[in-house]
Amino acid sequence: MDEILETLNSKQKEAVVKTEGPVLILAGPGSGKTRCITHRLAYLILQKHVNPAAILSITFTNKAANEMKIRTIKLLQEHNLKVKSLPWLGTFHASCVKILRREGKHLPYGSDFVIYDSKDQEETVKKSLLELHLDPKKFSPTNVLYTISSAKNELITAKEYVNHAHGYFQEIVAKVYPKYQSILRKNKALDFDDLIMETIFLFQEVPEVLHKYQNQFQYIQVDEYQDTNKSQYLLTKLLASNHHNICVVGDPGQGIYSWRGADIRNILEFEKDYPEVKVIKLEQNYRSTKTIISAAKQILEVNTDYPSMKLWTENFEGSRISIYEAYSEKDEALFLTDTIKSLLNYGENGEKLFQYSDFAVLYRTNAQSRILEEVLIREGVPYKLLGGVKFYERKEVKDVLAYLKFLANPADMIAWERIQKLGKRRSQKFIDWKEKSNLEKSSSAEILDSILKETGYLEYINNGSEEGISRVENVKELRSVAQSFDRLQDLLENIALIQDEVTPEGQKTDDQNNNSVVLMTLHSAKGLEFPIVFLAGCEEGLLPHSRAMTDKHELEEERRLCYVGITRAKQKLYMTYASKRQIFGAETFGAISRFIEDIDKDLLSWEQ
DNA sequence: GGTCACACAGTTTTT
DNA sequence: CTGTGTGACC
Repeated sequence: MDEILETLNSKQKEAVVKTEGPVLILAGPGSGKTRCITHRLAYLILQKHVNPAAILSITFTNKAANEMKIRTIKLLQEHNLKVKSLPWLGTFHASCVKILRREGKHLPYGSDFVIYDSKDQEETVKKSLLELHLDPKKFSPTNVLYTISSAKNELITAKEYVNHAHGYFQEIVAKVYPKYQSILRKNKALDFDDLIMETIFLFQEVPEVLHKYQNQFQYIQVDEYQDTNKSQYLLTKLLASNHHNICVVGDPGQGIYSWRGADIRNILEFEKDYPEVKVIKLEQNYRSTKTIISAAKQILEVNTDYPSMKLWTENFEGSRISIYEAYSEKDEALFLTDTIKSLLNYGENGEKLFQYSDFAVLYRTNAQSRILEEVLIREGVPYKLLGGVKFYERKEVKDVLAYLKFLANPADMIAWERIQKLGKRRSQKFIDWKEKSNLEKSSSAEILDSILKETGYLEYINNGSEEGISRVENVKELRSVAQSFDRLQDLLENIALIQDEVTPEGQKTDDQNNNSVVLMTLHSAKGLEFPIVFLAGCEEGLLPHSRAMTDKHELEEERRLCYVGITRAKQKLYMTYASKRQIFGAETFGAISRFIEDIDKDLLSWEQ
């Protein structure tokens, strides 16, 4: 039975078998964290005979949740256990929605609420401003929303906010927040922050509900704990307050989300909350070369906010980190394209060593991807762009979703207003159709088809231009998503919470999908690894970003971001910077990033 | 009701 | 530079 522990190192084993009481796993990059958590789940079920339904395992992204699900199932199967059920495995938001929907009878808005995404939220803020006769140009909805969201993350309600408001802007927000909240409720909508906040309030106001879930979840696991905000922290604390079987995993050195409310103190002070805590440090790295680990540590060790981990590895020394000073951003793109091509053809001994999918290009801002794409296309290098403008945020997708959302929830005035903006005649046709059709019997794809047909929406967006054609493509893509969800409600819930990666250009061939260079921001690279990594734009002003250079804590976060980027690389790391770069159309000159200068010179080799 | 031109903003991003 | 959104004008 102990064979489940066989493939683990001693620290990992310790973390797996310590199932009772609070555990804090500090896991450096590449230290086998996911492996550790999935084994722990399997160990609980196989060895401790814990009912899977009694385990709550929380991750930050759906991607992580999925991966964990797959790996856990595989592990259980390997040990010949047929699983009747799996642990609750999902994001904070998905878990809270599940609870709220179940407990609808305790909620004033019931179980059938809709979930507003950030665009919907912004619309709602704008509407609130207008109703209060405030000018959205003076008080940017983005900023107001950001302030409200921060308040919600701190569990400050609309009523209380006025007592926390400092300064003119926040006093304005103190007026908008209650309005915003009342519009949400009128529309039977919750925003993302509400999902967590409302669950906590439910727990606090209806103790028997809290007790129910405290009893159900005998074991709680939270991943990426350094990225939790106050409400998420409180939620787990409430659930674990009886049995204290809470295992949190994280790495303060990889905290890169403070700008959206993550509070690194949650992990740093975990020991204060649970004095009996067992702390386990996973510091052996299995991913990268000694050179890469040394460089990463040297960059991170400059930080003083809290102690860094003592990462080490038994891996090879590896080659030096290549630094390239480009003349311009175009030159930078050419350099890395050429490098990819040359490594593709000849390894060091002349044989073909790498394929496209072994390379990743990481950068600080999405805007940097444009020139990279341009050059990669021209040079015929297949690439996959992760992130960028989100599929579900595109105008045409939001439009079609507005029709669907309004059908599912006629109280949703934000959706209705969006529909009206698409033309009076079109909305009238839509309403007429809605009256006479039987929606109960139709699948979501059928409903979508009818709407497109009745309103002539496709003709409306397709003006024959390249733009128009790609918009039609996107709507078709949405239709193919709809096909996998028969019930309209299921489709909408999935879109609101999961927001799976959808490739707007439609189905790509397997070859393109699986064998391409990957382009993404440093933020979205967390958790991934690649044999060869290019860190582009290592310039003062970009990495660290100019907006973060004046504040010590923000600067430390930039450093962690750089650390995250470097530790994605398994074999070889390139760091490039451009002495001249176009930013917002203007030519700017940037100096080499201080992060490169923090690395020992004997770990670096300068290209050309 | 729809189109076109101008203004304007513009880290990071998950849910 | 470039995508988005608003408002004036047909």
